[in-house]
Amino acid sequence: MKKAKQSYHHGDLRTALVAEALNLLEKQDFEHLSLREVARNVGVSATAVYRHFPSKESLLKALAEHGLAMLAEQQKWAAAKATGAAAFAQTGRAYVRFALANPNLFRLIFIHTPGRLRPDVESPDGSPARLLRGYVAHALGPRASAEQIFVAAMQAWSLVHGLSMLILDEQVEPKAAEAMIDRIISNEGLRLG
Amino acid sequence: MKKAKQSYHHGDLRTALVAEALNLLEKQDFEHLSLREVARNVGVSATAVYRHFPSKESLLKALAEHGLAMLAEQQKWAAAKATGAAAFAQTGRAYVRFALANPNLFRLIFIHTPGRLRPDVESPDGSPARLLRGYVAHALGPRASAEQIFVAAMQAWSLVHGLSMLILDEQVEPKAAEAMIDRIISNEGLRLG
DNA sequence: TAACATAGTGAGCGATGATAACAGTGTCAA
DNA sequence: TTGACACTGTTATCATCGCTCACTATGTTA
Repeated sequence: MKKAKQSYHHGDLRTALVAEALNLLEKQDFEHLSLREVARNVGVSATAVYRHFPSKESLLKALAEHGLAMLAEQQKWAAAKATGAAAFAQTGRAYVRFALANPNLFRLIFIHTPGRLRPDVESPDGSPARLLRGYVAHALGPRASAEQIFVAAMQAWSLVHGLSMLILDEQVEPKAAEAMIDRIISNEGLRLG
Repeated sequence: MKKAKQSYHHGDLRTALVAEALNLLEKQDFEHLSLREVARNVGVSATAVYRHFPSKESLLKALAEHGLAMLAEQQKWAAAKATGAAAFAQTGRAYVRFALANPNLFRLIFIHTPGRLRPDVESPDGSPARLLRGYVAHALGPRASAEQIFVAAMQAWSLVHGLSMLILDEQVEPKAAEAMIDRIISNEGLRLG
């Protein structure tokens, strides 16, 4: 890492801006994240940001990318703690826990990265979408059609995503949330008609 | 409805502001909804809004309340088209369809009405939360514990909420969404471990 | 060392949410 | 009838925001 010194040129402003924005996201809603505040905290003029990001939107997009990578990494760690179906369930738990640990970043990801996780299209290796399809395909066995895999993947994803969102939106008591995760994911509930 | 005339006093400004805001929400993201634009469209000064709402936040909260009532109403209509478990499934479909038909309002509801739908607390009669608990309790039968009902309700809710959100966030192809609703809700997928 | 691309700066524009001071309007008691 | 007063609106103003413009400082390379 280059030393910033007290020079005119920052050295690695883009990285610093992303880092500071992520830092601010731990304390405040992404709707209240301002370019000027990020720049101020990094010690640079507000307009310097525009050398690295054409708009605020593009900064947010970069943050979402970063968050997505974090999520994928944590899911991989979680999966490594078990095998087979249990490993799959672990990725689900990791998903919800990531949302709870990084609420603002989690929301940001889904508002600013359209279509990146969809299980019906090609996704980069190691992405959450790729992991999801892999696990579902494995769980359903080799005779499952692509259609079946897609539906099952969407269902599993909907479940953990919905649970995450409802907890974040305080529709579930936070202290009841952790216990809820296991119950919901282990599918104790009823079948809908 | 009182006639507005060209008088100094509007007559029913609060209602007019809510109506115009809902109207704007059909075209634009709620993050980009501005008090000034609402006031402008209603033909009143920007600060007049503050006679009826202490802050922008409180206007948004009023919109969320309104949206929640709309959702409950549509779920009741949908439920009336069937009986038993089929009726329950209809409320799920109505939920997702409401989200798709009113994306901005739907998002607003969950960001600005913390805790209003939770199935673990008392909720007003006719509210979505009340409906949900009733249906789940009925589906599980009289021997189900409150705990079981709560978990099952959260699971069903997570599923439709997650599906709604993922479709809104364009993680599912919009034209594939409608077909997906039935498959997901009828629980064709796999069970998680 | 001169030329040039890169990465910063400050001034300023239009818009926003919000506050303060003020003005028009309706009601109701004296 | 009138006049005090609460209610509901207005104008002026503030700090902040995203963004553009013209400009300056720095690093690179011919």
